Amino acid sequence: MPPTARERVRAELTAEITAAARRQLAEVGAAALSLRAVARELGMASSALYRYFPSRDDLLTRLIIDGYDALGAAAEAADDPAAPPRERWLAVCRAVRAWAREHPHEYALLYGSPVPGYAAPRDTVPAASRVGVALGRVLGDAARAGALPDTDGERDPGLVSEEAVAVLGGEHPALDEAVRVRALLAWSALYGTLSFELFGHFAGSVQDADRYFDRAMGELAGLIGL
Amino acid sequence: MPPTARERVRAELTAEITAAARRQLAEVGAAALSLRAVARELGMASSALYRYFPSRDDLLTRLIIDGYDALGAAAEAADDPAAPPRERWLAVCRAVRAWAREHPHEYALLYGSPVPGYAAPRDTVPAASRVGVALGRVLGDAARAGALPDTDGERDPGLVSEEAVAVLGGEHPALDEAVRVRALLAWSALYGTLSFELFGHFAGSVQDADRYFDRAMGELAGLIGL
DNA sequence: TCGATGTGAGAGCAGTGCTCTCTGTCGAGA
DNA sequence: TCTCGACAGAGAGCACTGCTCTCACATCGA
Repeated sequence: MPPTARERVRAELTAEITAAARRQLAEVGAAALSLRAVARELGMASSALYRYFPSRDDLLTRLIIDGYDALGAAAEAADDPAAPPRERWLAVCRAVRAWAREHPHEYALLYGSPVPGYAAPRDTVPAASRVGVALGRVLGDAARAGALPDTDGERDPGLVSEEAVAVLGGEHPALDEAVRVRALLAWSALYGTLSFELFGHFAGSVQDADRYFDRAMGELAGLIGL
Repeated sequence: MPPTARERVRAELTAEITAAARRQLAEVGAAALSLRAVARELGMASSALYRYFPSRDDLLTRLIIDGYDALGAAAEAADDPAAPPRERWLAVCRAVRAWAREHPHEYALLYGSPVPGYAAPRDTVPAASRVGVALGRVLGDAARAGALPDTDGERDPGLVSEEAVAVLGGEHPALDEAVRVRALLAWSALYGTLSFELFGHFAGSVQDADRYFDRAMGELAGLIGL
């Protein structure tokens, strides 16, 4: 059956709340996100918000999932399956960086310190893995196309879990443990680089952030074998 | 002249405050660190704390500097100048990880999302660079000992700043732009790996965190040429 | 000894997340 | 068509936060 009028207006208001919260998030950051301020912006009593989100943490969860989804969508959109693997890897990395620079507070919410007393619920996992899946697709396609150089078949099983294997390109002879570990390392290095840039840890070390990022991601591509 | 009795008791109480704050930090995290709770623990009025720290942010700054110093000291203590470069690199990385795992909240305070509305003052910079300096010493010693393989002398000046060059081993023919960029990348990759581990982003991907970390840091050492 | 300085306490302000109660409205079933 | 129950919003209130101000007291140097 179609949604009733009440359900429609409820969905609308829910969307308005998350939109206002996202706006506030971009302005003051997650830690300073205030339910009352959101209510003020919408011209309603703070207590009324609790009809839509049982707690501030639930509102944060909504924002986290939305953030992961937006970031994942940006990464997927930047991936051109027809391009050479190395270019695909660089394109996805650049897209992640572009999104992070456009939404620094959301990035911090996703990849910065966890909010104390708040544990991300299971619902966030699928959205959170989208970027990893996108990178894994590049890896898997490269392996299937024979674009990954043969390794010495190094074996060190038990380092990377089954789930990660599935994400990181699936089973393929060219994707041995060594390649997967490097891919995982490159993945976290991407976020290490971004965090350092956005959180100001490069301080004066890096002159031209754009060029440094491209060089760094190129090094990582080389490390994986792309 | 010797410190007066007043100065002595003042210094003592200041130390007690930071100790209580650090204890609270370890329990509830930076975002939930409450001045009033610290005061309660010390059995004094919250307003009295403001005689010692003009604001909560100043107390946080103190904790941040102390944290950087403790982390830096751990890194320096783990470095044995007589060991081979690769072992030195791994030892420092392991020490950083060990400290981070023992003080996750402090690590999050140092390398997680910046506290909104709070800009780290200049005073934190020297303490913050200690780990970088320790890693840079390993790199410089390796270069001077001829332990770094010759690169193709790739030149891409302007990527890494003068200050970073000074930290990353100083001037040496074996330390060209390529090596420095890789060192910087490895440095941020170390923190990317730690953040992923501590903030739970590896989720189910990594089975044995200890072994994975060693492998990953080994890959980074190889990337630099150690 | 006296005045300047440092110190702590208490009250109070504006803000927070959250709960509870009360009122009004809307819509589906009798 | 009427009624009753589910739902939505408002307001007051609780316990908490960082921070400021004033007031009383202790200490210490001239």
